[in-house]
Amino acid sequence: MLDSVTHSTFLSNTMVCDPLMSWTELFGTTEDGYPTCDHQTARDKACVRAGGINGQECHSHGRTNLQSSHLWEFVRDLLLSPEENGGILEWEDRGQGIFRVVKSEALAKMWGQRKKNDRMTYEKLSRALRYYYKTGILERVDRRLVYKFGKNAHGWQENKI
DNA sequence: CCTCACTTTCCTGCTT
DNA sequence: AAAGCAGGAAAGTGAG
Repeated sequence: MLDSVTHSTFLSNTMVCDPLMSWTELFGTTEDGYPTCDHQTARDKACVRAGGINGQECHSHGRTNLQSSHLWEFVRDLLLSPEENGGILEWEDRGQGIFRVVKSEALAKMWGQRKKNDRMTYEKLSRALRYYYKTGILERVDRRLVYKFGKNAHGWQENKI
């Protein structure tokens, strides 16, 4: 199985400036029950208006906002903010836009959280990703949990923004 | 209210 | 055997 990967992917903390809720809040106690959705605290944080994140970006890219309405943008933004993705996603080949879903369940939970849908699963999320093959947002990669941005995807390259 | 694009849900079968 | 992958089909949603 050579997990390889994850040198220090133990979500140690990395939550230096969580844009959404904290990791513990997400996984610490919620296996699948999900009493999560508090009322306001967590919700408010998740509702920070896009671009309204008062320049609180951590170091690195000035893009710490996961408010994207579309799945592929959400994935892209997560990929672009390593501080927040806690090792969920990882670039396989940054130059070619190839990335791997390291923690499928976590990704599904995050997406579900974004859409306020606690029934989200990787099975379902991946179905949505598969539809992107038709529109050129993503390209198929013959490897488990590996995807590649297609010609119609934008904003994932370091230089081009 | 309707349409459209995107997403979710469910399913059957196949592959790793 | 469990987890992914493939897509078809159909229902749900939000924007316009």
